[in-house]
Amino acid sequence: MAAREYGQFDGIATAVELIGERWALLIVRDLLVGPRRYSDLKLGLPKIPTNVLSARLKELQSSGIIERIPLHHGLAYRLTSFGQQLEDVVLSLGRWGFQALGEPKPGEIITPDSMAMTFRTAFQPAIARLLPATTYDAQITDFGLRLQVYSDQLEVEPFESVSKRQSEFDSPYVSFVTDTDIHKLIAGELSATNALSSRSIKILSGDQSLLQRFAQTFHLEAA
Amino acid sequence: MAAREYGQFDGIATAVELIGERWALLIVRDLLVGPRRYSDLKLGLPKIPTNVLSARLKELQSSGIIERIPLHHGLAYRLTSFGQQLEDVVLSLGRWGFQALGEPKPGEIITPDSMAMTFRTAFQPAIARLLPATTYDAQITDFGLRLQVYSDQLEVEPFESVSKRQSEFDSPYVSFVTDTDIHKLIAGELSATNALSSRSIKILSGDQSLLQRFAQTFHLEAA
DNA sequence: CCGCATCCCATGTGATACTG
DNA sequence: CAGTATCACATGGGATGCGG
Repeated sequence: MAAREYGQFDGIATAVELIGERWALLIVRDLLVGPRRYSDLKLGLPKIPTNVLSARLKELQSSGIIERIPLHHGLAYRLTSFGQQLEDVVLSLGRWGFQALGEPKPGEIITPDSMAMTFRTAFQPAIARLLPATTYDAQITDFGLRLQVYSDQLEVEPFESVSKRQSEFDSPYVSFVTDTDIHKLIAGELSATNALSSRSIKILSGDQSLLQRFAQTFHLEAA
Repeated sequence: MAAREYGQFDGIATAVELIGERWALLIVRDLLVGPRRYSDLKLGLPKIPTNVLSARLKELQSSGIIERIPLHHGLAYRLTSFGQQLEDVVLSLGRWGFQALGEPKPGEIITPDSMAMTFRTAFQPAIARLLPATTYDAQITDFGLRLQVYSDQLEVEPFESVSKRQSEFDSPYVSFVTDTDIHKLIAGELSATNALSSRSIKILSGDQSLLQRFAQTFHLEAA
């Protein structure tokens, strides 16, 4: 396998040797959201062959990028601190790739972890810190993510059902349902008002005017 | 080849589909320094098979990342504006991979383009803007790079021989010879004074005290 | 069920040779 | 100079099996 090295004494070449294999960065992407078990990763990457997932997990371990940890009854994979530092790389890649997203091809999916990272990619801390702390519950096709923004900080966590949470928060709150069209709002191709009138986004509860704030807080340039 | 897609509607997955193939990001790395001809790229990536180089150049063209341009008498490849935006990705990767560089393995090379990008990766604009404009001529094994720093800007260009240039510049100037040990200076593993006394770096002309400034201006954390 | 290991085949990659 | 052609081999993809 010496033939698979690039033969260059260089940071970029070294990085690509470590995380350039197919699927490796997508595994890292999902682990950036939090520790995951083998079966979680498999769920988040339905098209990865199990042997490849196994192989990547081993390679990433021996490179010191991830480590196995015990998790209640079973085990999980977690990024080491070295692996955590790939966050910049993954966010840069996401920012660049977002421009080439285009329309979803048939069969393409959005997973909770990939969407969580998309929100982190699109998050604009400099703008957020000028706005009041706000909680957004986004129901995207078949899963929900709660986005808590306070000052220039963002926290993303999954939630089960929207339910009657509105009054649970002191801070401004809105919950909405959407699908891949959320990307158009983030790209600015669709304004908050147009997203509502075209039913791309439907308010479930809370203050619908907060959708404007959402679009300011989460923004990426498209093509 | 549909089987080689990740099946995810996501910026990171899209990015990895576009520039995740072997060698692709190293080609981009070299093109970030400037337009290059086929033979330039081959020289900068001695271990790439010619058919793979051909294939990548075609793929990168049809992805809109690079384009062919006429160059004096012949042709060259150049990043499109979409491709240029990979700079963040490549710099992040370089910053991360630098930590894992370790010692050069036998046969590993440093090319002018890879080193130019390493300098751009290590460049600290916030620190540089507090220091006087300075020109550094670095002779690294078999090639030379001139680094011109003014305010928070960096320009890297190749040069042929150090010669009697010292008085050519009004601004502070130093020229030196080094090898892979330059990375230890950048990593802070070796101080400017120790680099000189251990002969890791030899001053050719100019003000040797500027090596301190160099180490401040170009810095990356190591392991 | 979770966490893989095995098998087989398609495709990508690498080395070398060769051509417009 | 700027690639193509060919062939051997390594890796990836998909299905299936299997122990704890």
